[in-house]
Amino acid sequence: MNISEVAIKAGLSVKTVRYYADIALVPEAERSAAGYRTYDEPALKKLIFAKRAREFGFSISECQELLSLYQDEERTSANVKVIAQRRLEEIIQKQKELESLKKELAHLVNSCNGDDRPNCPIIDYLG
Amino acid sequence: MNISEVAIKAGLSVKTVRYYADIALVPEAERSAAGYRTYDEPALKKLIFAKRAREFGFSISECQELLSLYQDEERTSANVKVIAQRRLEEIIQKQKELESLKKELAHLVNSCNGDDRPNCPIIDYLG
DNA sequence: GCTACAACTTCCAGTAACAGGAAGGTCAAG
DNA sequence: CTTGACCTTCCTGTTACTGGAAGTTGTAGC
Repeated sequence: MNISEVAIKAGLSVKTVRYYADIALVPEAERSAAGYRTYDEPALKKLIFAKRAREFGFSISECQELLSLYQDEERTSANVKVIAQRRLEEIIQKQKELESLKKELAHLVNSCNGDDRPNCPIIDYLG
Repeated sequence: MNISEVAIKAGLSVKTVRYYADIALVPEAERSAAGYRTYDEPALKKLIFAKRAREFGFSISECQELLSLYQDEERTSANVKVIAQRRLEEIIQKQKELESLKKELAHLVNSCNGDDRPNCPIIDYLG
């Protein structure tokens, strides 16, 4: 597979596939005689793994940890769980922040007339 | 006021105060004979406004719009409301994404034994 | 007056995770 | 043999700052 094919199959952009090798998230691809990157199934699988992990919001370095656990036959599920749980906590924390922001902002938006007069509780609140 | 005083009062870092002037979010501060930035109450108020708006998650350019509405006696609350509502929608959208992520991840975490064996539904799911 | 030392200045680099684009080489079809 | 799609590397830009170097100024104490 050339890079564009593997990118499509992994659901990533060509740029991102190159980037992931640049930062060593995945190993550098093999090259054809002309210097084109070529990919096999295991390489594709790693890209798919990275893609999914990123979708969960894991940082690149967390993806690195997860990928190495993925490839480690001797891994312990405890190690994996710790990383995932940490991410889960982050998500929950973020949800709390957003919920409180939403309440405050919704309140302001609701109390704003939204007409052609300058008086505005949103501006008042911020100022 | 010198920069560190205004920064403390606005709840920003000195770096951030300088940055906001660099990018023209707020006007450049007056200078003392020696070149030190000096701030008066109106300058402080703009910084506080910017701080609060940023806390709501408005982007710098949105803060710029809001700040100019803040200073515009002829503003209409409709214009303000549009910006705030847009941000509110973003927050709600983000909440939906996080909620679905959380459910999925929580499910995986719960079904992972977290012991010393390699078998792991989290890894299975990602791979 | 001198010496610390804190606070100020500008400028440059780095962060996260890519995306965009230029300049140039390669491959397959017609 | 040309065209156009695809590939390469390299450099810049994005967002909203933060860190740090190198040099200047203000102030307190002796």
